[in-house]
Amino acid sequence: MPKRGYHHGNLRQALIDAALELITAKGPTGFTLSEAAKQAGVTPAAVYRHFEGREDLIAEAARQGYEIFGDLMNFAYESGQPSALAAFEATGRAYLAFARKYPGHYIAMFESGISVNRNPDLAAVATRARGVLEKAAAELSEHIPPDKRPPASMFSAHIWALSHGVVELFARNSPGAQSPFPPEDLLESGIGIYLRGLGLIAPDR
Amino acid sequence: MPKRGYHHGNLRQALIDAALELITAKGPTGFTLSEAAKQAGVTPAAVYRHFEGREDLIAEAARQGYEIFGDLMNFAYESGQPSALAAFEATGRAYLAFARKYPGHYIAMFESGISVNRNPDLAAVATRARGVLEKAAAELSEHIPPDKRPPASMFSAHIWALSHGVVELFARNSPGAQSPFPPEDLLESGIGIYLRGLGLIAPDR
DNA sequence: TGTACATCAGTGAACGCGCGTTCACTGATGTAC
DNA sequence: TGTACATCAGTGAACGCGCGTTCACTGATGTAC
Repeated sequence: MPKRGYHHGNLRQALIDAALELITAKGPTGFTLSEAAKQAGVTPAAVYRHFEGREDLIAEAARQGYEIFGDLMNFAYESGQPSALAAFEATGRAYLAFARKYPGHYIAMFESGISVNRNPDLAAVATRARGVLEKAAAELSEHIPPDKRPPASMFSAHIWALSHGVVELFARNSPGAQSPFPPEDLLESGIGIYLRGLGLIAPDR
Repeated sequence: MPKRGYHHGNLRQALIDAALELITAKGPTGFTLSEAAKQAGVTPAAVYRHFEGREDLIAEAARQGYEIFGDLMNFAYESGQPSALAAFEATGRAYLAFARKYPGHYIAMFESGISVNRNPDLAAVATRARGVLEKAAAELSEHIPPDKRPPASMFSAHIWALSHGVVELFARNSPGAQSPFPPEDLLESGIGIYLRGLGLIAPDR
């Protein structure tokens, strides 16, 4: 235990964990500072020793989310190397895996309405995460003849959008419509068709 | 004016319109029943003459959204006929156009957390909208040899997810990261590459 | 080791606020004769 | 056309609630000597 606090132990992180749990259970709307404090066994006022307020607490949860997300993407990327194709496909899978495994973080990052630019730390860690996918896209696009190569950032934006859409529409129970297919298969096949469209995998299998 | 009410004229619709404006301006979280009532020039209690409560008002806004959405998709579909390809591409564009033109409806439908199954009317109108895209996908997939044809519903799910992702990530100011490309171009090019991957448009232009 | 003092994490009470919802009411509109 | 009555959309006051935030405080922990 690195840094034992005075009374609680590590209230700061306990509050973040409580917030993540509540966000997961009730959505970004249902989360309240008071309830997070209560769950951490502490008075609401105590929160203000560690955070500026409600928004700041959510932002920190998102920041930690981007950090995990970036690590995961990076790990996936490296696991696919030296094949640019395998690396790229792995990052796509990592996106969905992250959304599934860390729903609280995911919601704090993408559905809570907090801006990635609200503080420099958050912006930096978000940029880093995005950078992994962009790097993977850039390397993969080297395999496309330059004259018919789309910008790598467009390429990665397509995959990001597809992944995000699959998560929002089919990997969460939100719209009540359950997925016609497992989200993992949906994303995998979608990326496959897309890459075939770019001429990066054989048109016929 | 079809159905003049007693005092207000048409309070029911005025409340929905106020709700849509507020949702557009402040997100689904920021919307309150009281404020919608105030904006319609009426006491909060008056809302209960027309709706069961806050959620019911949002659900009705979403229902009207699905209706407009379905009409728009259908119109786009028909404008592309008899070419299955043109019809399909037009529905993709219509998705984004709807999100842009009716942001309040879009948010009520996809970001407010209300379930599409909360009442049968809502479920019906949502199914109808989804059906248009699925029909367009099914017709288009007839042009793929049966042995390598993916299920049409998977096909339409891909496009739905891509469209939704583009809207959420790049067509709204939410994550603070503005789009590297116009969302319309992003979606258009993404769909183009995807269709090429299915062998539906020429691999070389 | 023991004592005096400084630090500061968490308390508990209080605040003002706006929320969604309820209720008995009132008064404008519509209808029957 | 005029009158008596029924309907019912909207009022206004009230409710209990939990929210985020503030403040002076207390008491456990850490530090100097």
